[in-house]
Amino acid sequence: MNMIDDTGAKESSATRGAYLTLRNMILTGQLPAGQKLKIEQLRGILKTGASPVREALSLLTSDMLVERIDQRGFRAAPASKANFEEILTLRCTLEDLALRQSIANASPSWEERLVLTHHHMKKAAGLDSVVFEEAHKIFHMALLANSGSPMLERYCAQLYDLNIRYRYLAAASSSYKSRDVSAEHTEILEAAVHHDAQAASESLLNHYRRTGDYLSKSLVV
Amino acid sequence: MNMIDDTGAKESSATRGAYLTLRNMILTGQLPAGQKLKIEQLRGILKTGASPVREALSLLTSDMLVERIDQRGFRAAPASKANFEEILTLRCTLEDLALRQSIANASPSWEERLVLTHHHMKKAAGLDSVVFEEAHKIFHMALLANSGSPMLERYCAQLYDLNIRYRYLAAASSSYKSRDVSAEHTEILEAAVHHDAQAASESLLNHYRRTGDYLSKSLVV
DNA sequence: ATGTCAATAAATATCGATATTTTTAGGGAA
DNA sequence: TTCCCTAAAAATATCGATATTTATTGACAT
Repeated sequence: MNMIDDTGAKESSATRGAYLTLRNMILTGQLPAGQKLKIEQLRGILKTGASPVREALSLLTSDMLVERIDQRGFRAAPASKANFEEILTLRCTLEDLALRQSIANASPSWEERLVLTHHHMKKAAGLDSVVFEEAHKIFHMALLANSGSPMLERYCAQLYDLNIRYRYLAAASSSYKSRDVSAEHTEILEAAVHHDAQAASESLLNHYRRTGDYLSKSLVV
Repeated sequence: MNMIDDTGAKESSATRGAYLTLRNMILTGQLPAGQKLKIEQLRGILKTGASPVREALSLLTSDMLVERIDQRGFRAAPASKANFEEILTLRCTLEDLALRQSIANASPSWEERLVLTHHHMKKAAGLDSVVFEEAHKIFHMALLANSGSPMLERYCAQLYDLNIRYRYLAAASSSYKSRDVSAEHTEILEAAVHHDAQAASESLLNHYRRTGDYLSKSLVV
């Protein structure tokens, strides 16, 4: 009744909490690729029972972040250079498709959202890198959000996250912001708003491939 | 020690059993699209505890066959004509890609496997339709299995299954075997074995689109 | 009739304990 | 040593009971 909630948030469920925490820990490399994920150990970290932990891990399977081996538990999805390159290639193909479809279906409200999310991203550029990453993803997903194909968008989002994970794995982490990423973003935005599918796609793919090459070199995997 | 196993199978885990059964029930429409999936009810059907049931449902999320709504349970993924068409379109794009890559990487062992799975499928044509369906999927997946991109293949397999589901939903179910599907399969096989990517892709996409059109008409959703 | 609210019923989510399975370690035999 | 086999330890998987949350019902006021 008089349950005072320190966090201010409404807590949702233990499973959801565990899911989000674990997801983040895997994406950022706090739980290293390939590592065995023991229930008891995670119970300690997440401070919850075995059921929510197992359920969260099962859910993470969807995101290809966790593998489940029947009767012998879970482990963080392994990483490899081959896997990284596969992700990059697939991502370019699928995002190219989604972006072109989005432009083909262009509508004012979509364009407005593009401008808006781009603005937010720029404003977040100086701030905490976590905040920027969030805004960066939102902008990129907004580019694809008009494709008319929710499943395609889901695949793209998934690949986006998997790619992020490799950014964290690339040890040195001499932030990719050193490059003039900002100009690249503006270029994509402009092309999209002008319905120039060809230019938009080229800018987007270059944007990814440059980061990809860079990462590929610094990958110690 | 003297544990006599009636089924002959090794039982694996309760979760896995529940997963396979539920998956099959959803694919075949025994659990209708959109239906709420109550734990107690499924416990009765599957004869197992709540934990394996919940875990199986969480796992089915990966296959886009089950939706999870935090704090209010699970339901079978809804179906719609739009969703069906989205699946068909995406499938054509992704399989086209995977097939072309497979052909580009063609190797003798891949070709042998194609011929073999095609043979099995033909032999199963007269038999039980469940057996044929199984062989049909194996042949189609074999076509894509040389793409060098496991994730792409996973997406294709997923879309394949989602498509199958709509075949069951198409009520009348006046088997699509009435068409000369067999000739279409041979055509794809021949083109693939001769490394003719263009022809193989065209045959494959026609194969899908014909079935798709047919289904689309008979869909009552 | 209609909308609101509290009490009840139903269902989900979670816990703690236990059964089962896999992994590890150690003690001989070849 | 190297290999096998067995006992102990560790971890997974599962159950049954309970706490929490959501959905339903019906009385009462509008």
